[in-house]
Amino acid sequence: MENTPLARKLGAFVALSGTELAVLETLHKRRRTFVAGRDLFHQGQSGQAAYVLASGWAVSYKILQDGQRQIVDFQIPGDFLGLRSVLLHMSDHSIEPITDIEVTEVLATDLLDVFARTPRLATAVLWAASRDEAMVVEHLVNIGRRNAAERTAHFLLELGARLSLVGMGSKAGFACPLTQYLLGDALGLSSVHVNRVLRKLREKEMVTFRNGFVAFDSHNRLTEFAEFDPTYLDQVGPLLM
Amino acid sequence: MENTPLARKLGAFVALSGTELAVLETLHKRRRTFVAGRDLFHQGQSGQAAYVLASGWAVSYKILQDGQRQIVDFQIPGDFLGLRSVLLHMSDHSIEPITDIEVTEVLATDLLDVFARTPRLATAVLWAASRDEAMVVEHLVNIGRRNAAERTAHFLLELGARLSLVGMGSKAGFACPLTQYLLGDALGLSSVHVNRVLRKLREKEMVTFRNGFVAFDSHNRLTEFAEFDPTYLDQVGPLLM
DNA sequence: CGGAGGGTTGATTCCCCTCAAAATCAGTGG
DNA sequence: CCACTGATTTTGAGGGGAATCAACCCTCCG
Repeated sequence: MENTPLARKLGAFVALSGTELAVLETLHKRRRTFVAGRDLFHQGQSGQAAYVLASGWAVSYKILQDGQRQIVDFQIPGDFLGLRSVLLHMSDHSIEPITDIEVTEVLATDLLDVFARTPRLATAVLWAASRDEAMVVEHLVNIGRRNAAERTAHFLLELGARLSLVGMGSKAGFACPLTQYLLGDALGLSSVHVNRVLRKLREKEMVTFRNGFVAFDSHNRLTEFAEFDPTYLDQVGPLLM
Repeated sequence: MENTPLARKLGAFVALSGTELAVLETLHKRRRTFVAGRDLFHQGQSGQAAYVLASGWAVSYKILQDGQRQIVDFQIPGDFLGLRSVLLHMSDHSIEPITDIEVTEVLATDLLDVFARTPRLATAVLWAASRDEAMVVEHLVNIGRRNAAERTAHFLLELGARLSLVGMGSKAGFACPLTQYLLGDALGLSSVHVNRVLRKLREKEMVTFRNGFVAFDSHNRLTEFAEFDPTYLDQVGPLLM
């Protein structure tokens, strides 16, 4: 099972045959690295290539005219970067590496070629995109209807669950390169308020966010507090045989 | 060009051949109607069929344990209902008709069959899904980073633009069956506050929401006020020839 | 050692929520 | 035709959650 990141990603949705794996191999010609802080691409730009994150963290966001930023999601290893931009031929958001990252590049033209020749892969990508959308929807609910503390708790639990799926976290906690500024822009809060909320959650002994590490002091109580239901993240085995 | 709703929808993304159109014909066996207020399906349910809305309005939403509701989006003629639920074999949201609606049914198994035999249609559906996701992302930005007035203005402009694309609105306005409760649940506001905001926007002579009709008193000033940029909605002709 | 980025805390302000009560309207049935 | 009901809209009063503004701290690093 020592495969490319893309094969691992899509293998979660579709049981891939040998030939399909071979086709996937041809897809990502290049492995690239990007340094933290410099945009991979910027909103308004036309997207020529998508990437699959192999290591490191990235963030996708939109900037308003007055300079405010809303973070749509953070990307962790195994996630697509800029898939929507490639499909719509235009990027409606920006992506920036939070840490130095390694990615494999997937060219738009190659992707469409592969869809035409290997329909099951198109289905797999459609599933991956649907799962991404389910996450954005949950973020919408989170920001629209939960208060700052529940919102923050829910966010940390989601991140922990996602990281656990790729072996980078557990119910005990996970290493986390995010700043409180980034948290604020993701949760629709000011960084000052994020700080206060984190203190409250720490004092209640539910979760501790310090020194680049998130520790779930009581995963159970936190889950209950945030009404966190990870169903929308679950992907139990291939859906298409 | 007198086609089924689904063919019109996907034709916006891919130039469809005669055979592809024929395949699409076989997809929706049944035309169904639903009455206002009764859920099409409910979150947690496993999705067996998706629908394409032929007439009327619907709303997709999630309910929290304490009864609060967050509306994800409203669906107008031409939109998919429950596409994500079918693909992920599980509905993470509910859908309710706002008015009496007519839909065409698309069975999950048929859809996957068609993907296997007609890859270009899979690509078209992927595009449609990506466009839906772009809208949810914009809603996230709207709720996360705009105040109540800008948020409401942005929402009405988006709705107007979408309705214009299907011939149900213009820069002058559109017929709108939404209540202020629905607006509140979509915008993450209380219905009381929505009412106050609408009054302000009316007094500023930017937009008037009354008696089931939205009138853009000054589409230009409202667009500037809300920083509305419809790029994420645009779909100028087929992307794949 | 100076500067930048990030974290922490306090004081004040304000946007929006909650609670409450009328007013309006559509539909229903006597 | 009118009384009755329920849904929706409108307006007021008061309170609270989060933003803003402003310090000060720490650590890291060139």
